[in-house]
Amino acid sequence: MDRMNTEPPPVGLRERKKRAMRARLSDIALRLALERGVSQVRIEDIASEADVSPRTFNNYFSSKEAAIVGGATIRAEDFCGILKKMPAELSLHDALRATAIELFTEEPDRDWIARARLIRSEPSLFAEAAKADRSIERTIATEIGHRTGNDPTSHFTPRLAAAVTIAAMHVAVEFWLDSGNVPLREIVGQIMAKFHVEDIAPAEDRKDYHLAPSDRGTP
Amino acid sequence: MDRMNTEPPPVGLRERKKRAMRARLSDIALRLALERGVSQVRIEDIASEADVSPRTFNNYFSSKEAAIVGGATIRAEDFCGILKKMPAELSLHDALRATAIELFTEEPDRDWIARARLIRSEPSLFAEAAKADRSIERTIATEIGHRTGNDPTSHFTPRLAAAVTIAAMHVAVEFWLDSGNVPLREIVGQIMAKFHVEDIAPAEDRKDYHLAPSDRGTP
DNA sequence: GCATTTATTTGCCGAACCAGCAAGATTGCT
DNA sequence: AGCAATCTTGCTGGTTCGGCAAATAAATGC
Repeated sequence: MDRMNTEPPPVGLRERKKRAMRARLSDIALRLALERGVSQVRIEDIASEADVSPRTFNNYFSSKEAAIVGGATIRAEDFCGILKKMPAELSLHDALRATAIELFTEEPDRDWIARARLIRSEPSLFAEAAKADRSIERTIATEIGHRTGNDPTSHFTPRLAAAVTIAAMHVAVEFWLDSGNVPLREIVGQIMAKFHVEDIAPAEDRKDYHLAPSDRGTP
Repeated sequence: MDRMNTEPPPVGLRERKKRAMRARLSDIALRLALERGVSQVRIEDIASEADVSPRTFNNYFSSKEAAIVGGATIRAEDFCGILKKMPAELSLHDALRATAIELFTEEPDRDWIARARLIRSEPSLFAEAAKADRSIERTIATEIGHRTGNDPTSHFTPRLAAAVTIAAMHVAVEFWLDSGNVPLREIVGQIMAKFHVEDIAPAEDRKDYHLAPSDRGTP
C-alpha cells in the first residue's frame, strides 16, 4: 500500500551501507596516507579507525593502495555520459575536447587534489591508478566507437582517441597541480587544443589491416 | 702504460655478472609465468631455478611482477637516442612519428611478444609496467623539451607530446597483438599519422594562460 | 702475491599482507 | 516473526619483502 514509494529502487539500505563503508574506508585510508605517508599506514590502522575488523577491510579493498585510489574510480561513466550528449555535428576531436572541459567545469575539491598529488608522488599508488585507468580507457573507447559508428575491436581509431584523450587529461592535471591558481578547465582546454585526433575516415576502413574476417580469436 | 686500454671502462666483471643475473632472473620469471600463470609463481620458484637464494632475488627485484616486466625496461634511451638523430628540419610530430617507426623497424621476437601479451592480460603486471612507463615518459619529455628548446617544467607541450606518443605506441602494440601478421611498424606508422601534436609556438609561451584568445586556429 | 677495501650473497628473522573458511550477527522480504 | 540472503569477524596458513650481520667474492693497492 503505502509501501509503493518506499521501495528500494536501485538503492537498498544494504547497498547504501556498503557504499558508505567503502567511501569511509577510502577516506580514512587517504587521510592516514597524507598524514604519515603510505608506507606507514597499515591495514589494521585503517580498519580500527573505521571500527571494523581488518578482515572486513579486505572484503572491500584488496590492498590499501586500492583503498586510497579507489574513491576516484567513478569517472568513466561521467565522461561517457557527457560525451553522449555532445551534438553529433561536432567532429570527434571537438566533442572530446568539449567533454574533457565540461568534466572539469567545477574545480576539484581539496580531497581530490590531495589524492591526485599523492598518487603522483607514490609509485605504488600510481600503479594502482593505472589499473583503474585501463578499464576506463576501454569504456571510453567503446563509447567513442559507438559515436563514430565503428567497433574498437576491428578499428584502432576509438582506442587511439580514448588513449590520447586520457593521456592529455593526465598531463593537464599534472601540470595544473604544479602551476599556480589557473582554473583547471582552462588548462584542459588548452591542452586538448594542442593536439588533434582524426575522426575515422569511412573510406579507409578496415581495408588496410586485412584482418577483418579471420583472426580475432583469443586476445 | 699498457694498462690504459685494459681499463674496465663501463663493464667490470662485477657489473656484467650483475646484469646477467638480472636478465636471467627476469627470463626465468617470464617463462614460469607463461607456463603456470603469474599467481602460481612464487619467488622461491624463480630463485631455485636460478640457483640463488630467495633473498638474493629480492636484492634484484622487489617483486616478481617487477622481474617479469623488468626485462623490457630499457626503451627510453633507445627512443631518445633515435629522436636525437632526427634532422632538425622535421616538425616535432614528424620527428616523433619517424622515431616511433624506427623503434620498431625490427619485428619483436617471441619473448617480447609473449611478455607484451602477458602484461596486457594480468592487471598486476600492467600496473608494474605503468610505473616504468612513468619515468620513461619523463625522460622522453625532457628530450623533447631539449629538442624544441623549452623546459618541461614550465611548458606542458613536451609532456603532452611525450604522453600522447607513448599512448599511441601502446595502442599500436595492443592492436598489433590482436591482429594478424601485419608488420608492427606499419601499424605504428598508421597510428602515428592518425593524430597530431603541435610543436610549441614560441609566441604563445606562458603568456596565454588564462587568456586563451579563442585558442589558436585549428584547421 | 697478499692484504685491504668494497660489493654481493645468504640465512635468519619479523612485520605485514591477503584470501579461504565457517560461525555469528544483520538486513530484506513476506 | 520467521526465513533466506548477505555481511562481519576471528582464525589460519601461505606468501611477501626488507633489515641486519656474517660469510663469500671481486676489485684495488702495495
